[in-house]
Amino acid sequence: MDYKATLNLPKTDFPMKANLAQAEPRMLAWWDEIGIYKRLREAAADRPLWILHDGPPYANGNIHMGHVLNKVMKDLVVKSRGMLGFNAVFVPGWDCHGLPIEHQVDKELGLDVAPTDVRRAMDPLEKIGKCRAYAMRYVQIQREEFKRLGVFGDWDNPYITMAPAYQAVIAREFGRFVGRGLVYKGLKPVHWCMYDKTALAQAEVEYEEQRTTSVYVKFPLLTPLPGLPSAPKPSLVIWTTTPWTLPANLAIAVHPEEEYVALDVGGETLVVAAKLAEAFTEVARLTGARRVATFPGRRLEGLEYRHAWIDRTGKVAAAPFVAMDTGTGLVHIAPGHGEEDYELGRALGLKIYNPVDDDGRFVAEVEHFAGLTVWDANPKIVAHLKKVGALAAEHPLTHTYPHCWRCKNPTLFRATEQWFISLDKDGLRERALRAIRNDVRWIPAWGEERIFNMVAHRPDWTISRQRVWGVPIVAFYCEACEAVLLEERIVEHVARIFREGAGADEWHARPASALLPPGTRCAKCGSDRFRKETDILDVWFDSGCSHAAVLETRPELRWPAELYLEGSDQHRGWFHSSLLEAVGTRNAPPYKAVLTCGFVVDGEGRKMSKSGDNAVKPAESLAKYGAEVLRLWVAAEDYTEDIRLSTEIMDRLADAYRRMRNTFRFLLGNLGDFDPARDRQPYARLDEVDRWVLDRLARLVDRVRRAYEEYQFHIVVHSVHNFCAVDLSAQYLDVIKDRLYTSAPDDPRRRAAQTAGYDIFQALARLMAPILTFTTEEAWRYAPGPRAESVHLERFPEVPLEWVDDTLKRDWDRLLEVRREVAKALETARAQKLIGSGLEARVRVQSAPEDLPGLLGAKRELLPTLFIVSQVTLEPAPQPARVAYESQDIPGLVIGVDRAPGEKCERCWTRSEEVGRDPAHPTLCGRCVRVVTRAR
RNA sequence: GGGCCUUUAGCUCAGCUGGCUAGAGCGCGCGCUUGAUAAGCGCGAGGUCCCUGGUUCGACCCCAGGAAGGCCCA
Repeated sequence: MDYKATLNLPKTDFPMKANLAQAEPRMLAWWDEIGIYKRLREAAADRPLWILHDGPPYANGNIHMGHVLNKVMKDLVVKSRGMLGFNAVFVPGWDCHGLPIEHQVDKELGLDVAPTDVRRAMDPLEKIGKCRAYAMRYVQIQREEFKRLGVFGDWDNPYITMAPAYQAVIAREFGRFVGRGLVYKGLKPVHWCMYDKTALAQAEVEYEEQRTTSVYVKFPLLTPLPGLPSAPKPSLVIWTTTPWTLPANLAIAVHPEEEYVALDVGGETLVVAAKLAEAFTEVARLTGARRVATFPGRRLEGLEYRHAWIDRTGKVAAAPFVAMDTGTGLVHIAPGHGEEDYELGRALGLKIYNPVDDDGRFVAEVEHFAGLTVWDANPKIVAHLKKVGALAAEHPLTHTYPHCWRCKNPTLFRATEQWFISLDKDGLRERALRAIRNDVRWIPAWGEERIFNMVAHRPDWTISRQRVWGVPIVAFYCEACEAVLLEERIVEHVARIFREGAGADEWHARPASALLPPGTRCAKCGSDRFRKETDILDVWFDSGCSHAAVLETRPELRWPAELYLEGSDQHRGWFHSSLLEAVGTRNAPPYKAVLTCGFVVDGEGRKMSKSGDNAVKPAESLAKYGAEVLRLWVAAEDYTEDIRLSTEIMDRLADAYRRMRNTFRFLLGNLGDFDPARDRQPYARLDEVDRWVLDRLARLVDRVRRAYEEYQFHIVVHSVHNFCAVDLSAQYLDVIKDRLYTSAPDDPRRRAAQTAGYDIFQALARLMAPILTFTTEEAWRYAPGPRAESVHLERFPEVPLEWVDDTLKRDWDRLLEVRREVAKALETARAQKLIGSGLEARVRVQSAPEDLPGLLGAKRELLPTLFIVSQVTLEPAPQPARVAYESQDIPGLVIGVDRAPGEKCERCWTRSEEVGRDPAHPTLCGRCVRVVTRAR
């Protein structure tokens, strides 16, 4: 007869092959159908609120792997907090204003050609409309891409920074800074294109090779050198590659810690840095130069000099940024023409002097060169230096120099009027630093040091941009006397107009008079005619306001957020701007904790280039592996360092995925006839191996829950995968197959194994639900017993205390060590062709050290199933065996292997001497005979 | 050039406050099984713990210097 039909073999419709690329969209449609996000909110309505506030991605372009990492990590946090028992709300958002979008629109409109002034080229409202449409298109595109990853959130109601209400908050928040007296207008050097007549943002600058003449210039000292009162004609020698900045020289910087020398070059004394003196004398062909003195840079500080040809004096200042790699170690400082020059100039109280106009020409007050462009003036300045005897040397040089990305011409660094938020006027910097130290948890901890140093050393916040696509700086100018009108009350008034109307569009749609409160007059001259500011706010200010525009305004949210989570670049970006904004206006940080991750890099640890030669495209990975394996990738990697991505990594993860999926499948296959309400066995009635696996499961649940609490997702993946591969597949499940398959269906011992299997499935499905969002949901549908409609509506498992059994664990750790040794002994027998399957063997423990005789004796009944052999004997005195294996790892343990006596039972494949005894079932062992006859 | 960080088997990760013959899983090789089968089981081979010095009885771990890589500045 067909005994195979009397077995309980696994049976389930849960497919082995995932077919993720097809299955995932179906699952997404179902979640949409049941409104999973809404259902989750309802289910969690009375739990404690927990908010991860989404940092808005820029609404431009399709998503890349960085976005995948970002949103999936957030989803892991949100889903796991939900299953830990919180009401974890997630409102996604988008950053919509700013240069990249405006540029795209300019391109489409043909405005990106020099020399077009993009601010005046067309009606701002028309252009804004196009920018808005462009941003909206990408909000839609990215929204679908994010949803495809299985990220849950309020996708129907995201926040977007270009919404009128959001724009109104931006304006209002700006007003609060105004009210605290932190906003001021000043000069600051920016990249300037003299052909396009526009300021350039950092992103609009391209660095290209340029050939220039670098010059060594002497600036005569007016104060004698320290210790050298009679040195003849002392001069400081500076080096520059941009002679045109020399008319704006207001100081000379030295490094306070470096050594400087005075060189006697015959009738003249020149001061340069000691380290660079040799190189200098060579270039200047000063063969007879003699060192007459040495002094540290700080002794030069305060010395007075006269400009090389202009009737003006300056002083030597100490600055740590002075480098000793090129030049003379004395740096020419023009506060109107350089970033560091500007910072130093401000620190010294110097004028931010810029004698170059919008066209790149020197203004009238610059003698000899007025009216010339800086490029035309360059050689003339060199000639003039030569003429007045100030040129110590010149030599041609090729270096990288910033160029305009539109017209490809070299740019100037030139001081222009900008708006700032002061960091020190109201102690903003100090308060922010205190908040960083005291009020925020930084994960990993080094984030604190990083952002602290940034805030401690950053200059004032330049908040103005000379662009169109953004929220205006709400300031006015008196048409009669040019006085600035900037008051919180007025900004607040305008913000209200924004909120009640069409947002920031109102700024352009209305004349100044329709934006100002009625009766507004200039405080200086009494005029009632005003002009609007044309600058807009930095987009970092926009997103920095999200805590106010989103957390404070949406009823389902709360201020501050539990967590902000972004890449480590956001210490300079969103974490930073949000902190300054909130501390500046509310005196507290907008987040309780900040979690940062590294960047996606390739298999060699190198950055993913934008050009795409090593960049992996999400769409391609999705098609090949499915979102699920990408999610597994995000979870499995340790995000505190850079996150590698390569084909091998994805292939390995796909392997891990299959292993976990198959574990689910096997569990489900053996639960097909199990009804927990009817068949569940009490803990005390379980087999010892069942109790062992529940002990393992209990420890797993504990470790995984703690890992989720600490955002250690890679520990979750490793622990669960290891549990599936080792504890379950190689050990527990292999061992219980015999019991599951060969027992009578309702044998209590079979039900006991199913009870454990049921609990294991329940635990694993829930524990992995945040990561394997699709697969656990799919498997969930095949699970027996009562359950929520979606696995995501469940909580993480909590295990009974009785499952943890330290004594059992200790015994089994040891038993499993012996099991490994038995496997080696069997392998030896197999190599000698004595056996094939382990069930063909009889294992004889011929000698055992220490604790083993007692332990093995106590467990002798379960040893054959544990070792998956047909017979195990414990022998006080060694009997000869076909194979005798001496253990290396357990010294003194000797294991003999023989063919097991008797015949192979046709039904359970165990060899037994009982086979043949029952005439009705001559090919069955006694155990199977009993099962088969009772089944009749 | 500066700030912050990373570097342990082919891959992903463990290695607590210095005390192991440096571990796990996957992959790879070889076998077994054919009742988890485009599955399952076993065994095995893989490591100058980035490098160089130092501290120490003893360093993957502490200190100094360096290399490679990443983020942010300049």
